[in-house]
Amino acid sequence: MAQSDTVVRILDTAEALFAEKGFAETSLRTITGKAKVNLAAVNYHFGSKKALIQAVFARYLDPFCEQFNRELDRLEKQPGLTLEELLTVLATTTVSVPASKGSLSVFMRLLGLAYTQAQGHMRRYLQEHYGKTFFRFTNLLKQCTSELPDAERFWRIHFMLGAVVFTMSSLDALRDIAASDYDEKTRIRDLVARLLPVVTAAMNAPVPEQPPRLSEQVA
Amino acid sequence: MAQSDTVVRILDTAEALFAEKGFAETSLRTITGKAKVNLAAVNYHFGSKKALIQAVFARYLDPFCEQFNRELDRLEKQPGLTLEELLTVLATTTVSVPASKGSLSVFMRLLGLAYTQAQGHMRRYLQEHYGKTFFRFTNLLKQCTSELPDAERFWRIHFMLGAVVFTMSSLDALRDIAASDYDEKTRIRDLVARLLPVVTAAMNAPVPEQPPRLSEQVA
DNA sequence: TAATGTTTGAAACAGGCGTTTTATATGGAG
DNA sequence: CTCCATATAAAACGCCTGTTTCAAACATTA
Repeated sequence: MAQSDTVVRILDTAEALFAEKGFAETSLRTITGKAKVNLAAVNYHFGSKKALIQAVFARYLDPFCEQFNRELDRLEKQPGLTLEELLTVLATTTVSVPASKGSLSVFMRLLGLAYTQAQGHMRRYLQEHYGKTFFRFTNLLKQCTSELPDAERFWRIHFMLGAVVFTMSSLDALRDIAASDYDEKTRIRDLVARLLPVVTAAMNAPVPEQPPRLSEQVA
Repeated sequence: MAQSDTVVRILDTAEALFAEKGFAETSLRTITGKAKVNLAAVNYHFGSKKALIQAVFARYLDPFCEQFNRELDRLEKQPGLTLEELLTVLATTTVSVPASKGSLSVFMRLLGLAYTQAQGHMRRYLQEHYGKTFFRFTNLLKQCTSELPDAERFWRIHFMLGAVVFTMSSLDALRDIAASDYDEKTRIRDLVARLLPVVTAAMNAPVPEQPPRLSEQVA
């Protein structure tokens, strides 16, 4: 067998370690040690550590975008698309696609890391490779929330993106607290279901009359 | 003058660099070089890099918590406290307190970093030092949203925490986009004002009848 | 002024990092 | 079988990291 399972073993191990400790905090020696492959294998198969990080993301995002683009094809033809429908499609696609590979929570954590840390190459990579799909989505979202001023919608999208990524990315820690306090075994699907009404309500929140200024509200 | 401005110079520089590049990505040599102090000064004055990171946070959080605890004293005596009032107090305290020091956006970015990366010592530190204040706040929040099941409120708190921290922490990048697309010069105060109705609506979103499960919603 | 405790400065330390190199296997094609 | 491209292995490279050391400078108190 040419191209043995070395590549897959590296990807699996790197993915887990990145999610657990972050990118900079995870060394190639730790990865290759745990994956039981030679240290040089990463540079041989991927070229560099940066490229390995991108490969870890691509393994998740490529199948997701493929599927999500198909859904978008359908939705773009649908005339009376509602916000709930659009968000539900996004949620179900997110939940259903990566079931074959590792867990969704791992990927969400990676996404959160990519957003906050390593703002350089990773953000550029995500923008270049998946920006078009994101643009199609926001276009539909605009259609569903036509009463919203563009700037307001822009910020709300990022509020909700934050809610999702942030919660998911610290899911493990939060799940422990929730389990001990409310003896609830929250699976990621349950969390997505909890998010849906919240995000919908947030997007539909009343818009302040004029460019808001906090000091005026208190006076 | 004993205890010259070396400590302050280190804190200022470290704060800015941490916010810009992250904790692991910022070396003591970069900090001390830019601050024009000796390399050994960090270990002399703070003990270690970890302690320096915590000191950067403490400089923001200690005054904030002091002020916020005073507000909580007042609110806990107030009988008919509403969600809007509670959130407004939180928002105004957040905005008003750190005005003397560096900018609020820097601190928000630090908070986002602390939450996602360096999950070990930093999370423990924040919990130990500021957990009590956070607990007082959540207690009032429970009082304001009494119709919400505990578990639901728990998750919604973290959704909203995510929305705030996440947006603030990537504010610089987002502000550039917003400025070019909607020629809007968003200050952090405006953003907080935008957040208020969104967070309120999100907390008040309808609660699914039973422990939600996404698959059932689609079927 | 002399002595003392505190702060700086310059250099070195030990160790980890990503990456490269060189050599050795491995496995299928001519 | 021989050849050749591909893959693994072990070692070394140069660099950068946080931390420590020790002497010099400083400010403070007696």
